[in-house]
Amino acid sequence: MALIDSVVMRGLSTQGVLSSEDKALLLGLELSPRYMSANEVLWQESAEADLFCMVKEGWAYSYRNLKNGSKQILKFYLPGDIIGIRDFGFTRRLSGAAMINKGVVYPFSYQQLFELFGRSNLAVGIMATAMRQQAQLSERLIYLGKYAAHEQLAHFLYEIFLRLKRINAVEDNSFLMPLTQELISDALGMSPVHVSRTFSMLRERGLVIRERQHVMLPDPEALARLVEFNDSYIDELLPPSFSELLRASP
Amino acid sequence: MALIDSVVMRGLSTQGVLSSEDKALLLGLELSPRYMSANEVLWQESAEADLFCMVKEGWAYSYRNLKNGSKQILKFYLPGDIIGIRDFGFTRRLSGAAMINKGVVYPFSYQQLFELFGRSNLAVGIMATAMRQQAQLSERLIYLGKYAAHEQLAHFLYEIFLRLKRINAVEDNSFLMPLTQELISDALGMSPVHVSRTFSMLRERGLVIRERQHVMLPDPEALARLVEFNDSYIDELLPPSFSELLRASP
DNA sequence: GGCTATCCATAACCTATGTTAAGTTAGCAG
DNA sequence: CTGCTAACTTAACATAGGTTATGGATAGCC
Repeated sequence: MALIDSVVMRGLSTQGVLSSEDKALLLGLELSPRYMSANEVLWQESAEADLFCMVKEGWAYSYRNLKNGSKQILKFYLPGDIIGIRDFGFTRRLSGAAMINKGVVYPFSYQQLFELFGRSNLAVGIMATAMRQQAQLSERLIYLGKYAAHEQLAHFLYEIFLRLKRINAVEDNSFLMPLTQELISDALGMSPVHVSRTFSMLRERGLVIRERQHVMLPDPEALARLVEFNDSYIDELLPPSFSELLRASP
Repeated sequence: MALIDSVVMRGLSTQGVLSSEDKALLLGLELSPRYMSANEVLWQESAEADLFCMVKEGWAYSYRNLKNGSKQILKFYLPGDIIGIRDFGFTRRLSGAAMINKGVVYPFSYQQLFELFGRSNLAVGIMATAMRQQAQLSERLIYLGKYAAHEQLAHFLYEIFLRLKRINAVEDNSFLMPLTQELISDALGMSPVHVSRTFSMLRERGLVIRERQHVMLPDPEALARLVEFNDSYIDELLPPSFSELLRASP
């Protein structure tokens, strides 16, 4: 079993894009099988992220346990899929992963991927950027699935708050948000009317003050607690291990 | 303005991971500003995908217009964010993108990214794999947001059907799906009871026959029409242009 | 064979959110 | 200033989907 069995690699291969060295690299990866039983956990949420798994047999899924006791499944993985790309560029797993039925997976390390990437630290950076975007998307998915409107909106506002803070666009817990309630409703998948209702509710609770485009969060921490915000996915730094791995690459 | 202003690159840079050549490459990218007015469209859904945009000033968003007349916003972009990574590895845009207020963006081409990636065709492949995953996530987000339960479930089943077909795990429009209704409910963000109700409804309409783990779609096309399935995001081939770009790389 | 635990179907009832509509406010053009 | 429009608020009503509960079917196990 080689990484080249994964679907996109197969595409690259059949289109003649991969050089013979490329193919040799992929085929020589020495992937060794790991036999999994049904329901066996590949990794837990927040575990250290240091490897991928290519699914050879069986189905798996990635998931997040939610504070309200339920869980949100992010994706089902079928044979040929790669689990764990989502966490590339993060120190810890953003979601857990487990088998559904019994099967076989081929783990390979981030280290091995670095080697494939060769000299291109830039490629790693671009990739990490892309994965950050995916992480934000996943978080939204989670909130769309199982949380009430006021939690969704609170989460949305707090995320914007953090992202703006990173670029120094927040002052005194206030920022400019050039969005109409209609745009917000299209993003959160709720009706414009309900966005308004929900803003009113958050205002009454003293969590959000909004005057047209000016938004103020009097107590951002309270808002974060309300949604149990896990800000690791916004985090801008790459894992410390990356520095070593990158310098170690040929 | 250089790509290095993008957040992750800044991280890589401050951690000393980027070599001086890397930095020179990034700084020398000759990004030229494009001044955008409010509501100006960067690209339409299904347009040819050949460039990214780094946002310098203003807010933007990516979106999909839905058959029911509404639209789903996938993401808001703030200054420093890169728009269009999502479509890397696809021939056409999976979502449109537009400015919210006026601003400035720096476009750069996939070609330029290829050069950054250097010799590593493999890196391109891995990246494309990751972007395919993100695309699947986006599709689910869209369905979670604005569609009724029976449309969500139909979409879910049809996606599984296509993915299994690619790996030859479908025979006579039947396949094995080792999922309980509870797992499906955790994926779709609805209650297990409603998953059952919805299966019953699809069965009555003659669209899905399900006997424990055995699923049959008597008329897959009818199901696809019901959800207006756009299968380009499942497509396994990379754009033809990739072959040329990759071979052209130094 | 019978026992037990899952998984699933259906029903009755409840609630969050959608829909429609009417009214208020702020900004902007003339 | 006057009037117009877009953005927002609030209210009244409708409904999709959540919740709780019950019973039936199937698979595994002794």
